Amino acid sequence: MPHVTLHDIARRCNVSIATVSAVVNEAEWVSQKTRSRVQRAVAEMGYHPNQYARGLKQRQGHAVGVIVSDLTNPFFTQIVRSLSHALNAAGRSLSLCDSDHQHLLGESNLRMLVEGQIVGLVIIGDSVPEKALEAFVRVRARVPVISIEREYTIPQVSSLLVDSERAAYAATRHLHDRGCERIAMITGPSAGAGSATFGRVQRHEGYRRALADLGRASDPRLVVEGNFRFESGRTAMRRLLALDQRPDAVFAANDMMALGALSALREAGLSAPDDIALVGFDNVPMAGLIAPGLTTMAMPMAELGDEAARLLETQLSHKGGHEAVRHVFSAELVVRESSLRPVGVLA
Amino acid sequence: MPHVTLHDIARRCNVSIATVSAVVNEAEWVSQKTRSRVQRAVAEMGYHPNQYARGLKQRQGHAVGVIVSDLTNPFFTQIVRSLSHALNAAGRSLSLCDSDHQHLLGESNLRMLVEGQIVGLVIIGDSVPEKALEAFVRVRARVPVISIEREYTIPQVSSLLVDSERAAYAATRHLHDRGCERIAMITGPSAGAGSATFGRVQRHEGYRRALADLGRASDPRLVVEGNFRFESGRTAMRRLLALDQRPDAVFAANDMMALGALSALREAGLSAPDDIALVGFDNVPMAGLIAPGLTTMAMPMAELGDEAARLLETQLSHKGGHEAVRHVFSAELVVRESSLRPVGVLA
DNA sequence: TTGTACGCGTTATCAC
DNA sequence: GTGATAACGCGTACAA
Repeated sequence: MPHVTLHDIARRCNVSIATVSAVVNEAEWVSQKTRSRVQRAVAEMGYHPNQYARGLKQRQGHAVGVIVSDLTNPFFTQIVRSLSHALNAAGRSLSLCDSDHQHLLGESNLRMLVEGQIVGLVIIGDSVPEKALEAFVRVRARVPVISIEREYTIPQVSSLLVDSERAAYAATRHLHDRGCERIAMITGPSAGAGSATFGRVQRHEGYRRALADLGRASDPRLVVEGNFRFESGRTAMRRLLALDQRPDAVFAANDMMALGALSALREAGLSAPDDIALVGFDNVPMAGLIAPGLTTMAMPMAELGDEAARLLETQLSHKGGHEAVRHVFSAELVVRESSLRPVGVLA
Repeated sequence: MPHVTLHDIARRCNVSIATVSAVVNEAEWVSQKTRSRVQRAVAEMGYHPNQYARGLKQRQGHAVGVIVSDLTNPFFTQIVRSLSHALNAAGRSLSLCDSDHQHLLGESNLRMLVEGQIVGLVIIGDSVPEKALEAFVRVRARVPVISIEREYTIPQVSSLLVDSERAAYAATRHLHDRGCERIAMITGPSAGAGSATFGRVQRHEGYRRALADLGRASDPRLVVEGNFRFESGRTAMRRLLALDQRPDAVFAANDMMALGALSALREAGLSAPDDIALVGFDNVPMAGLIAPGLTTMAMPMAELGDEAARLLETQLSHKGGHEAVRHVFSAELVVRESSLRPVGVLA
């Protein structure tokens, strides 16, 4: 029995569709008797409201669009996961797009979501270029947009950020406290996908400020650019190892690059922390599973997802409201083996 | 200018909505002149067809539901990712649900997707109980359902599987060829979430058949049950290490458990492959990044996702067709360090 | 407390 | 080639 509609069950119960609709939407005014009669019919005939008709009528959808720049990066995965749970619990569905590090793809994702009549949009990482998002908020002014780990200059867009500057400062200090003298950094990309990420600049800044506070000139040769992916961390570390005076510590702007660096280290017959101390950023699950355990700055991933969902509902309930929010979380240092330098061994 | 509709641009161009609709849907019969005029207006006013109205009219949605049992498991993530790309390329959106290893949640996900009027359903892993899915296909008989790595007895449901029996056989043989005498196995769960997974039984079977072919009695104490998650692999390995006669090789039914086992190994001051050779299953990206690299059976994750998308379109195009498909892929042995036993050292 | 009738934005079927 | 117009299934004034 395909396509059971309001009419079908109205006829079955000898009531009007208005009554049925009221029962389904839990309106107060239906008598207890008719209510239960209708409810039984609904269950028996397997009726489900047609979301398309509903969405058409209410000029509002039920799906939240989520664009993520790389789903295989565990950092993003964790966020998507907590988003999925929170959203589903709120009765919404999650329209997922993986932009695969490509702005072009992110743009087309956005176009698709526009047509899909999403009720809210969450952008994770550097997936959508500023211009494209600007066009979106022009067309869909009422749709709340929340950006995680990237900040837009568009006033309607809320952002959920992490204070990476302070965290990077802490990471660098930690390496110094462990007795490291030549602390290198593998940064995020200065151009292309990922470059607009909030943490990218911030992490570099925190590193610089820490070195400055410690009275160290920051040696430009010790700063190598990566692109947040494993392979680039490996390449960067190879370059650092080729220096005539190689570093005794490396701070990578994210865990994936730190893991790449670790692999280059092993490839060269060296090890962390004995030869080079290593600190990452994100605290992806893998960081605690490898040997040596990766010291890293723990990003509050679940919180980011939960807060995004919460914020969405808030903005959705304030019918008229465009009050964009800027919320800054903080990251905590998690010390594992990769930075546990035997103290007193150094020059 | 919110909510640009067919009417708006029809009025602007002094044509009827029918004409505009025809242009948008690339019908043949519109004159070149009006066509371009309309197209320009569409672009200028930023018109997008309302998918809800479209869905209502055509009695068909644009979203494909995807239920995955654990998005943080990289094996599943990879599949979702390739699905996302394929689906988006086909102009469809992906409604994601993470069932978090809980059938109950999977069921409610399913209910939500039913109401969301999805046009197809992909189930990855052991997320949805048989009964719930049966109810689904009854209500939504025209919706193609594709199950990955789990088989249902429901005739309308297609399945994409991997021949884990053969793969497990190969893995076990590999360990034997490397000179291992006491080959233990960490299996998937015999009850609860994950137990209905296709590979769960198969992998155990392959292991048993290999031992039998080698003329070994399979020692029941060497078979420990896990639940496919990291922690259970760790626990299982601890139990194996506590045996009076401990194994010299362990075959884990998936990589996450193998990694857990590895961690227990280290915890005990032992190492792979020197003390115990280790083989996993899946070939998650992490397997190649850790030290020692994890020998494992490589699952064709991208192929699974792509094939699911392709199959979906096929089934969708055959308007009347319920021809469920059963497609079996194969997994390939990837040898890394964790099983590279120094030959000739053994009893 | 319940029923009637209209409109949401599209597509599809006809007349013109 | 083009334009009216009727559905699609639902929510909701408003009437009863």
